[in-house]
Amino acid sequence: MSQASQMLFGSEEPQRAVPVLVPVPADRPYSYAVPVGMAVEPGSIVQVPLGPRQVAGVVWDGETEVINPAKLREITKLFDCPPLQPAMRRFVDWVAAYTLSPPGLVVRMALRAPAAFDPEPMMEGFRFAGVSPERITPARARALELAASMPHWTRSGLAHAAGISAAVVDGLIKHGSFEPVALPPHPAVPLPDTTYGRAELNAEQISVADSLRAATVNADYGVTLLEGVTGSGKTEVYFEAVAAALDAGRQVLILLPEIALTQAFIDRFHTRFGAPPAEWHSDMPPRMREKIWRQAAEGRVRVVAGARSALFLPFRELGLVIVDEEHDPAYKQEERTFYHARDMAVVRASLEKVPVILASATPSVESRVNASQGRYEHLRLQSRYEEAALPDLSLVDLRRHPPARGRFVSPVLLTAIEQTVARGEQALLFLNRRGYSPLTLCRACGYRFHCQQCSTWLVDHRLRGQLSCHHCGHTEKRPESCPECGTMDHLVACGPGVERIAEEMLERFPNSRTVLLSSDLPGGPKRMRRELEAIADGGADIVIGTQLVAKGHHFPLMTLVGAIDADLGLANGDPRAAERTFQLLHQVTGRAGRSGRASRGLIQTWQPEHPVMQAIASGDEERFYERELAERERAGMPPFGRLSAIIVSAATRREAEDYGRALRAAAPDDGGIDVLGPAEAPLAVLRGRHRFRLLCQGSRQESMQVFLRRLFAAAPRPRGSVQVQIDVDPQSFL
DNA sequence: AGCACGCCGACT
DNA sequence: GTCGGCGTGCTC
Repeated sequence: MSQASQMLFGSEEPQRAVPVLVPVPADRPYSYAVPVGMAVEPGSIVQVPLGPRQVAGVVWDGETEVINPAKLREITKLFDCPPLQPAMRRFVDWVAAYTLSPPGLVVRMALRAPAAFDPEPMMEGFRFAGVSPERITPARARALELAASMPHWTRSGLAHAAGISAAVVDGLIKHGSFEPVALPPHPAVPLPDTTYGRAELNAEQISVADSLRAATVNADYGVTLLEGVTGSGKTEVYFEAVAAALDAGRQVLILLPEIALTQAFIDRFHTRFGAPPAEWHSDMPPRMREKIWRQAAEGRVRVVAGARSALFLPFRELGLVIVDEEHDPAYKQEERTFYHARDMAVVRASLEKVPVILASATPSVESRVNASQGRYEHLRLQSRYEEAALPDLSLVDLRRHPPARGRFVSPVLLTAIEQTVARGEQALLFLNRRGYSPLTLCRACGYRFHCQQCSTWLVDHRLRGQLSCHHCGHTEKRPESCPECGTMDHLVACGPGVERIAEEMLERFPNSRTVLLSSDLPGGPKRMRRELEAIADGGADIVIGTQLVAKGHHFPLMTLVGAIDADLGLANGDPRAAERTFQLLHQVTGRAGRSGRASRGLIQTWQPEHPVMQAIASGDEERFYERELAERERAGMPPFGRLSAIIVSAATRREAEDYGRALRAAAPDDGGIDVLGPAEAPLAVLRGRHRFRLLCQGSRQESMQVFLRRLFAAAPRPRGSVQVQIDVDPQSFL
């Protein structure tokens, strides 16, 4: 309340003040005065003055202490918008506490649709007034006949439906045959119809679908791990749980890794439910974003399929959460607020008291452990859909069958490619390395091209004529001479990237159609989609791709998959390296054999005895998971929790160092914490340095969270932005 | 996170 | 003599 109005009312009573969470890194809500006559409640979305600007915030729970009444400012406006539900507010608090980030920054993720807080404007429509105009034309007759069949119309809607021009409708409005009405805004997507395209499921699928449906109808928190090999119909099966939630009048959230948000998924959903789901991801048009946010809050949107940020949508009556490809590393957000969307989805489901389904062909080790310990229900789909058979997998020992000098494809694989192409089928060569070559060196002086900022090797991108750093994005022109000794034409590429494999295929099979797929190819997603469609239609013989070919695309003619350097990624020091490699190889070999024809997978490796290679070749996944667990146990890394990194970065380097000293003083002397300046921290994560194990003392069950809490209580966070990455399983804290 | 205030290099 | 780089501090 302003000074003037206080004098006007002459009141001695202090105004009512409420806590408001504003989207800044404050670790508690600020206090704002409630203007007389404004009815706010916890969850209300309000506009408040903050410094020089107006921001949207959320009225939070609890009482507020007004620290300095002179500073108290008034709420500017209460938005006409559904309040944030209690479960959602608890979720924000939970995520903030868990990630040790200020709640204000977490609530910001839930408010990322600025224009959505005001209601969408009503649309201008009209209805038939029962009066016919004096002059009737065929067009008018058609319009009037149609108009009477429905309660209301929009101008363009009627014109389109009647096959007449909008001018005819205008004329009828003018003559009073139609009277205007305000219509609710268009729905973002049509309502899904759960009876629309029921899939025909086999006996195994029906039994799994029944379990999922039962869990959904039960409408209480519970996690189900749905494990099904590629092509086993996982999606169709969990769609039955989606249908059950919709029939029960609840909303559904389907999380997908960003890359899997493809037209293919949308199409499958459309086929089952007669309408597409609402999409939610980072590069959506702002208008659509706002519409979906608003309609999710109002309950008008029933299903959202989205990337990890969809987790923060304000659903009104959430009934089911699905995390597809739950093992996918894209669920980890590693900037600003660090969180793992799969884990936070479990948390949200728990707070909303709804079931959650984690689906994958290759579950993460931690989910498998949760399942085996009985915290998750474990459902499996063992058989592949219809005639689709699993490919026949074998290892190619590169020591026994080495490629020719300066080449990277083994004679064994070359022969297989030749035979495949001769049969009119397709071969897929997978190599998870973009560019032409990961290292360029000078044969004259031994100089290695490296990034000035990161000291990592520069990757040769020959198609673009550039050397580029995959860590910081730095690029430079590919030089002719050595920058160290100046010698011309003595630069040599070491090791393969996909471009180099493509070159090798063009040389070896000049009459075959070779296609290169890589995320950095010119033309963007549109061109990529065209290429994928062309391949599916048989427009290529040999396809060479990075890990993007492992995800979700259906290539019916693909009967051979070759992994060029399957060991790549096993030796990079990542504690999850084996797991990641296993998942990637499993997925990419699953691309073959979906046509019912006999298919093969050949995996080139220098270490055929490695457990990952053995597991892939034998198909014995159980053994792999058991080994991986034992391995983590041996290394002192429990199956989940306490594994991984904590990266702390303060606003300035000096502050970071002061803070580091305080933290180390509070921590046991295992040196498990590293404190970095703001510029270094993200880079360090990327480079895979600074991965520390935090030794929690005591029992296995003692959580990292408890440890961190103690730590942070002992050394309060400095001002500025402190980022903490925690990579543990939140199950232990629910 | 924004945004303003404030103190040292290359320019109309 | 100024424009502007981003380091530092604040927002109820």
